[in-house]
Amino acid sequence: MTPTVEKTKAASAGEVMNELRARISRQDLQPGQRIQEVQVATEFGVSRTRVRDALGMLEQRGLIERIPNRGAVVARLEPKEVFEIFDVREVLEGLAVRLATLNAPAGTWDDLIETLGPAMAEKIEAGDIESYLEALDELRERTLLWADSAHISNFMGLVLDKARVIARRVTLLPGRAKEGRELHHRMLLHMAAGEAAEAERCKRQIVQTARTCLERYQNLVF
Amino acid sequence: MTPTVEKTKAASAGEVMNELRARISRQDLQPGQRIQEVQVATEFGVSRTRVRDALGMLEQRGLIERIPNRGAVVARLEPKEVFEIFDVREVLEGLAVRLATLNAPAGTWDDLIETLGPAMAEKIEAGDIESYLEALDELRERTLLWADSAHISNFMGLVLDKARVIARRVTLLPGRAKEGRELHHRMLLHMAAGEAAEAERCKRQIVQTARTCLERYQNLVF
DNA sequence: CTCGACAATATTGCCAACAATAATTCCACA
DNA sequence: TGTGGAATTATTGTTGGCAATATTGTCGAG
Repeated sequence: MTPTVEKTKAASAGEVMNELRARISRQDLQPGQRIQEVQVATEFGVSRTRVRDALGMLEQRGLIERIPNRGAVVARLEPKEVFEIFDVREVLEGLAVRLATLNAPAGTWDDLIETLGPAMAEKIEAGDIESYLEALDELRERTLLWADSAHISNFMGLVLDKARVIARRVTLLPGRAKEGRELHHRMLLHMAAGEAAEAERCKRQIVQTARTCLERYQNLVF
Repeated sequence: MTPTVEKTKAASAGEVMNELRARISRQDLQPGQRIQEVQVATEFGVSRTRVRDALGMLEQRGLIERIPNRGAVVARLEPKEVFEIFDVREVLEGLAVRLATLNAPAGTWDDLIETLGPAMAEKIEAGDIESYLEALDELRERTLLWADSAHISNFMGLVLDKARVIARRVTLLPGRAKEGRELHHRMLLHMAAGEAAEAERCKRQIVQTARTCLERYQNLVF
């Protein structure tokens, strides 16, 4: 191992990228905000080149825009884009659910069926949206795990970076959490029963209704 | 091409990336082959930094792998990956076809229906696969145009980089071109009739049958 | 007081040299 | 003659500085 002279391990370009990615997803960095290379470099204690690489990755992912000699700004999500993302999510998540249903062994979804059952309905009624969102994250993660497709995971990662902030807002719209929980619960029952096509249809319906919900309250969100 | 020392406008990192991308798609650069930074830099007449940026983009797109202090090699497509890509293509292209059917004005597909009609069947019978592949490219391009979704185009671009070489080989398998033409022709008729759901189903069937075809002749391709 | 041109400043883009590391070669020795 | 290992070589990774360009501030004319 390295001798006692402990140099605090410098973050790699990927780590810097992930941190910035998380901040953008959390809207710690708001759309339109500038990202200055030297500022990030000093904060993370890395060279400007690393930051530059990280910004390049974020640009590829569509999370920032780079204007020549002007620098990087957090990408703004146009309404049109939001609906495009819903379309992609619909088919991709549907695919993931179908594959996961086919691949996962019996009992895989039991705890989630319990978690998203009547107990969660009461929590939602009581205004505890966070628990619900956490359960959805767990469900999504496990779905991707059992879908067992590096490419789907990759694409979903790209989509989710942009979709997460929207999904959160949609869930906060009146009645959406209640409706979403019911649909997810039904989907999970299909998944547990191994009915892949039905489960996929459910997932697509979930995204579609979320989209409809957003269309109705569009003015509230933007 | 002017090899003189004139101030020929140097290629940007994006242009270098696109050229390398095309070469990988065409298998001009074969899987496993090393890509040396200086070699590319001298060939394109750009600095190594530019090449480095381009390689970074290609890595993000999953077209190359970078091993620390060893350099970049063209990514190898594992059989498992190939089928993953078919799955993603199925739902994404299906989505694109559905949206394009809804958005495109009447008459948009007439020339393609003609092109992929009996005349093309005869060409295929005569072994002219290139014309068929070109027509498919045109169809795909126009579909993405009318799908009118930057995100779908983006994702399809990512998928196609990896899928193109496979699609080509599948088309060369015995009977596949004939079958594919018929299916595409039928799909186009649905698109022209504005039957979006039917067209989407057709497209998904096309990808599914291609996948089946590949499964059968797997040993021929790899 | 407002507007436009011009200088000052700050920030990104680019490059060349340097350091670090893996692959290769060559030689001593069993 | 085959093998272990050290020196050599080739290639990538990193850093700092310089050039190019947009933004900001300033001044003067109308």
